[in-house]
Amino acid sequence: MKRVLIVDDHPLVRKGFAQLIGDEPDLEVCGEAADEADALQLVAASAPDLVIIDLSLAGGSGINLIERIKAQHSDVRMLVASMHDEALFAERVLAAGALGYLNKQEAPDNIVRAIHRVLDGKVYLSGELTDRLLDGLTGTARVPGQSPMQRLSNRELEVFELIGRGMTTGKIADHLQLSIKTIETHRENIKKKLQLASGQELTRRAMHWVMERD
Amino acid sequence: MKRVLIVDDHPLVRKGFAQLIGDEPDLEVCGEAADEADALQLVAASAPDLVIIDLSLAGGSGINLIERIKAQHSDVRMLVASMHDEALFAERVLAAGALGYLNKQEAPDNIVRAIHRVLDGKVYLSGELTDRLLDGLTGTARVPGQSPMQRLSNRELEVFELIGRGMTTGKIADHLQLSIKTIETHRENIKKKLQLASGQELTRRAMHWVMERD
DNA sequence: GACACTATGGGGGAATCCCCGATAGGCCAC
DNA sequence: GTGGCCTATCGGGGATTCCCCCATAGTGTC
Repeated sequence: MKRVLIVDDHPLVRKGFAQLIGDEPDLEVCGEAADEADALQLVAASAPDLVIIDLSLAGGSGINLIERIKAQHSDVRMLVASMHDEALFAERVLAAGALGYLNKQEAPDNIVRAIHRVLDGKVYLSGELTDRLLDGLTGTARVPGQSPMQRLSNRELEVFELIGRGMTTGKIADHLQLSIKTIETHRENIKKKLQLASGQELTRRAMHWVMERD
Repeated sequence: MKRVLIVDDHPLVRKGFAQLIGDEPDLEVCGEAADEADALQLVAASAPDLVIIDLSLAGGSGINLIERIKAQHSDVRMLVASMHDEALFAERVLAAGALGYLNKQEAPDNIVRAIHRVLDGKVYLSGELTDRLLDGLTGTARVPGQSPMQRLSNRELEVFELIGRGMTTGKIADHLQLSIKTIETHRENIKKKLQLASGQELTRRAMHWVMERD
């Protein structure tokens, strides 16, 4: 009988998880938490096998919680449930110590499968995200241990930051005294390295990155 | 025995609602829908007393669904459940024909109370929101003192959110079954109302809003 | 009825995105 | 020391989007 702790600030979602888990013969809910403080306390108190963590917790990013649980209880498996854009968070979540990234929109069957996979110590990622991350891993295989961001050259990082600050291609070209075409090429190369599908995604990622490092 | 239809694109949330309703002696779930089309069909087929509607439905703004149900089945009560900013949506939701606005973060007790109130034909609004709306009605109200975001029309708000989720103009047009030109016009009007200088800024603002509001 | 707002679109030129290149320098390996 | 590989810099060209005009129809409001 595996014990599961649910961390989510929506009572309804907790109820949903609880019922889903209760229906499984080999799983049981050992606790529920609505915020980071309660979660840490319950992890220590109830010694769960698995913690399901919502990313958008009020007061604490969720990722923070993952890191703290990982630091204090390295044997506890963690599965992240989110309704956010996967491409934006999945990597950070895995880097922080979680074993799975699950979208709440997914079917209950997939959720149960994700829980079992993570309990077995395996990684779970939903859908096409798997392919993208795997592609990224094979690409970086030559320089293992590096995050995709670290693969950016200095120039690319410079352009990336300016994108994140809201500059258009033309403005960046002007600012760096370069041809627009050069900036376009840098954009393309950044997109390749970060596994981004469109310019919109590049803008999103860049803005998000800039917001975090301020 | 009152019959309740649940419309939400998150299976987990539907499960949570279903259990909550199942625990009440005078309520029963008569159906679940994940999108607008299914919802309309089930309203016609199962003749529920109450429909619980999630605002952030994929494919349709939720407000649209409210209006269509109101037009076709004016006797059906509707309660909106959302995790969005209340101040921004509550008025729109009530104007569209729903009787209640409920935040998903609320305690299960409040959710049950809201369901019963709306079934009785009374208005339910969560917490301090009530006071604010009442102030608005009685007081000077009218239009001044509104935030720029509140000046957006329903359609514009819908487009704004899709921009924030990373959709391109073409994707949005396809998603809403509209011409690209229409989306472009909406973008321009949103920019005017929010006093944004460029499309980049619009993307930036929309993305920021989408991430900050839940 | 005059006026404002909303939703839906079109025209057209500028800017951009996105895929194809090219050139030149640096670095590293065999 | 030549043949890759990466980096940085540009170009062509078509597709797409941006950004300014505009029009129509419906819905309110005074």
